[in-house]
Amino acid sequence: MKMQLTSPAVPAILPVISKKEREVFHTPRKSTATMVDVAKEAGVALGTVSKFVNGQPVSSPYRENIAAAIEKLGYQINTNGRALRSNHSMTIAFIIPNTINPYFALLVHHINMALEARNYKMLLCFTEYNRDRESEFIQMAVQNQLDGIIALTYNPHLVIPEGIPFVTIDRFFSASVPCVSSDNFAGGRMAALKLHELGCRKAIFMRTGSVLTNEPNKRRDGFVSACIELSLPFEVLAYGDEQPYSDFEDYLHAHCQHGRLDFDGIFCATDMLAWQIIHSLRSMGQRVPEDVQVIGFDGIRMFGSLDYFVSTIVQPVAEIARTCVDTVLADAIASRPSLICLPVTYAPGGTTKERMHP
Amino acid sequence: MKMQLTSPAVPAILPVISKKEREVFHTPRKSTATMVDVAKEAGVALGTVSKFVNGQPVSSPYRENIAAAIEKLGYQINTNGRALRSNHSMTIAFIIPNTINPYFALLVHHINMALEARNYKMLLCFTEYNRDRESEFIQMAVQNQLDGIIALTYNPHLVIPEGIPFVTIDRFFSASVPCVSSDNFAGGRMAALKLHELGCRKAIFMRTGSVLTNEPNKRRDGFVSACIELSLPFEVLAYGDEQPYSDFEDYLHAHCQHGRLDFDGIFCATDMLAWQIIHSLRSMGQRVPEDVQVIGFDGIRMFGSLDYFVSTIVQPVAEIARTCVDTVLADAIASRPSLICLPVTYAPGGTTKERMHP
DNA sequence: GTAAATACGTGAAACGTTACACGAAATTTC
DNA sequence: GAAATTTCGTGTAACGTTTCACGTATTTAC
Repeated sequence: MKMQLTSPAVPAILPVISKKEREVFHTPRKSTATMVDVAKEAGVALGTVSKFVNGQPVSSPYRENIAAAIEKLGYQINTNGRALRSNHSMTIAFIIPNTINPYFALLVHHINMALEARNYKMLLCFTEYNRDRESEFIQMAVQNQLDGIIALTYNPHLVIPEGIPFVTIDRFFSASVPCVSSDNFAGGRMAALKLHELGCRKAIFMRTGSVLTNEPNKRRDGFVSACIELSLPFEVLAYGDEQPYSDFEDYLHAHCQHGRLDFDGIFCATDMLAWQIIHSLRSMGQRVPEDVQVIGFDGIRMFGSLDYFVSTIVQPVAEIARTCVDTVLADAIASRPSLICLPVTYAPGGTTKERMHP
Repeated sequence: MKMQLTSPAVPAILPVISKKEREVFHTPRKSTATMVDVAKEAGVALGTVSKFVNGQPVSSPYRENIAAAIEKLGYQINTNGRALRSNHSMTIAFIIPNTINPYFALLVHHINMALEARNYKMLLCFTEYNRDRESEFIQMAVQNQLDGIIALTYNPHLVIPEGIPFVTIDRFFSASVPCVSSDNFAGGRMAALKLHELGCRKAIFMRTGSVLTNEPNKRRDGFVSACIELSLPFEVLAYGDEQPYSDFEDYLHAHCQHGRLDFDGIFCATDMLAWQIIHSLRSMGQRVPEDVQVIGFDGIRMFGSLDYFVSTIVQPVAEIARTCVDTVLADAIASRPSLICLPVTYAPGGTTKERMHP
């Protein structure tokens, strides 16, 4: 049977738009009132209106007149004129691989919010993990007179530009380049401590992803150091980019005897991985958290709408974002610490039903 | 036992930055060459350099001189000057609730890429589903002379601004406001057809989310129409915002007799929901896809790194994005269709191992 | 009550670009 | 080959704002 698979409204593929057609779009916007108009209307000098608009003191007879004129004419400041004259665009470039990764998405969100609170705009630059694109964006930001750059880069040999405030997330280059990061080491320790508190007798650390990112390694180091301190037996599994997730599953099966695993706690370097592991465990007939405790890292509660919330070490993404913004907007202040490490917290897991009816 | 949970590098909370301190940041950038400098160096008039830079024809003796001067002085065009004079900022506002939802994240990504390809910049506006914020952003875009607005709005009574190109995604307002969307109805039909082809004897439709979004309803309608055509028994389950996911689980359990469900196919309105359902089914001891076929919608293969790939109806996100950009940049062209419906495709599921070693 | 200090409005000069009318040179037309 | 047409460089005038030296009016100091 051959069915019709197109809806009544026929899909229309747009033709290529010719340059001439495109020009229609560039019709000048209907003219709005300028500062000159406001000055005339209020009977004051242009400079006085500028002062008023920028919050500088203007004395009483004038102040009200200007306010009234602005109201009457519906004046709105022209960003382009301001940017040209004052030479700062109130825009920060945020360089990040993509927005598909939920942690990146969260970062974008909070960076944007922090910038918005300061009347700055964000120019998003997706590198797709491409080093050339990273460099191109940096060059663009410099030549477009942007007011700063916040970057989450995957190039350890990135050339940091001069003359523009530059802040990195999670990547430490040198003391002269501020780096904001959460306390991965402490997070690893926290995970071990929680597993211990929950009564675990043997714990496993797992990670995936590029070995270039060393945050997972810091998490591992913290985890290992705490396990030793706590006399908690542990094992470390680290798989790189090339190895498929199924290697973890093989490991799980290999360590399962008579339906029982020979460990009862797992610390995963990311929430995503934790969720996968939980899924695999349950498919094997293991109960989470009754048989095995699982703790993730990131605090990405996107999977919160699922039936089970992963226990997780929460990265303070909003604070990381705010700190990046504060730092990039205050770059020239020499006394600022160059490695800013923010504390993480623990959020316990549970079922959706527990959440709904606690 | 009380453990130390802070890493050696002590977290430093940044002090509030005073206005005076902040000013350090506003130090003017080191001056770069302008068009005037290039003109002098090349021995031509300013206007000629402008023409050269904008791709207008410049004849031979001059052309090379200008190019050489630009090279020598390292000239880069000043975006602010250009924006002020030409009155277009080469920037499009993209209004969207957030970037946490993977579908939104994907949209942001592709809209950005499509704009980048046309030398436009994207100003991201997060509404957080707040109608006031939607309106504020629209006002901001108009007064900042942005060159257009692309919006994914949740306000059915949104006031569409005049005088600025405006395109919506998935929300049809009127014939005068272009709307780009994928063919949800056809997608629903496709899902029913695939379930039928896979040998299903009874199929269920499930959806969650706000009833304000009627794309899921279109998917349902397509699904229902095709089920009827195919004589495939079906049932429709639609839960709104208030109802927890566990209602679906209750349904699954209620329809499970002696370990067997009384249906063998599920069409979920989103991939996220499909993934949840698969998880629940497996926890109940059902095999997917052997016992129950599950098809999602969106084509968000974020969960692609998990052990099982959900079968899905793929939305052409990249095409949607490109179409939005094309349309918003050609808004004034009256002949363009106002409801643009793009075709969806089917992507079968499978295990990670199948993917790795096909 | 006078001198010094402060406060604040004024007007012109940029900021770097594009737009446009003008005219000279090169090309086409018949 | 002269007239009509096209091509293209020139120079000036905006675009809307901020900045700054200046001068007047007001306040403070002793």
